Amino acid sequence: MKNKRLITIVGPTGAGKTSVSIALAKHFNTEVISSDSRQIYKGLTIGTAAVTPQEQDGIPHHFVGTLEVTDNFNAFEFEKQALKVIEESFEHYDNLVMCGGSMMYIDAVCKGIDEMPDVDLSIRKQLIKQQEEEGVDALSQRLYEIDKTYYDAIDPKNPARVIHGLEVYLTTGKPISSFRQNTSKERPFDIIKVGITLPREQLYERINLRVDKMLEAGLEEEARRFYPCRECNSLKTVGYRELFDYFDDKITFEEAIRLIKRNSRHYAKKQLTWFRKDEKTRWFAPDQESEILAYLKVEI
RNA sequence: GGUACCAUAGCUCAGUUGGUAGAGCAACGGACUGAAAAUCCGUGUGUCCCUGGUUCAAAUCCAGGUGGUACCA
Repeated sequence: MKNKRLITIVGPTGAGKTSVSIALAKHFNTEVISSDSRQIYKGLTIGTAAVTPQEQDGIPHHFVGTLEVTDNFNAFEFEKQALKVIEESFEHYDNLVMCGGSMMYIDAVCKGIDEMPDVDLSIRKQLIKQQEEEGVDALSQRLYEIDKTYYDAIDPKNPARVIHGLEVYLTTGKPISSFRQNTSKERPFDIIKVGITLPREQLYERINLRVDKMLEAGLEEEARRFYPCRECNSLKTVGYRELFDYFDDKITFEEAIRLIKRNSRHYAKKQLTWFRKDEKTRWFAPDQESEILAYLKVEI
């Protein structure tokens, strides 16, 4: 039997992954799995440039607008749910398209991540507070005493990772390193990675322009609607947090716009750094549809 | 055309009595397995407009040139 293929489209934000994914899904007469950690939330449509029903053009999309912004979600959860959908879909299709820029979500599906215990979020909250008051060094020191293996593996100046180590220990009584296997899981399907990008200058221009378009489309109003949930993880997102600062009178509107553009560019750059590491990714410009199809070895 | 002022990083500019230069913004590189659009770490990237002069030594002083700005004609 012929191998099933997960055609995985990666690349920086604003490069044009969405339209490529839909063209490919149409070509293969299949569906799209979104690997975007923000488009998965209901209502964050303008600010995340979520694929619209018009753009979808009848192609079924999974994991777009399916969660409430108050929901907690993570890469491991995504791995589980996405694999289930992928498995079911492969009963009907030979090819599936996965498209999105969330680096760790993509890796979770392609390589898997270790299962870890659920953490007590009140413990996390407490640790965050402590970090803000005492600084990260105090927490790093504690982590060092509890779990030297993990301490050596991470950047002790990075509060998110230090806190994560501590919260797992405080929740389970076991060091986080005992849960970390760091092994790659094999998948029962082929994964083929297609990168979509543009020359840096063009990419940045498109990103800046897209922010202007988002504003015209009502980003400010959308952000205002979610202001009450500004502490939710789902809203710790470029485009919203800057506007929240504006709503809080911390910065001017113009400054917020400037920062949204800059932070989007930084995000794109960070994505490129991550995606570049995977040598199996074959890179294309968003308009190279026929080249992409040729690469996927099909008749044009 | 005349006078004055200016010319330094991608941009805006700082640079003391001469000792080959540094801030902000922007940019660039990297890490990252249960927050990942998160969270961190790192990097000055320069023909100091050009040519000549003075000097041990010029971004700095002098002359000329070029370009720009303002005002006067």
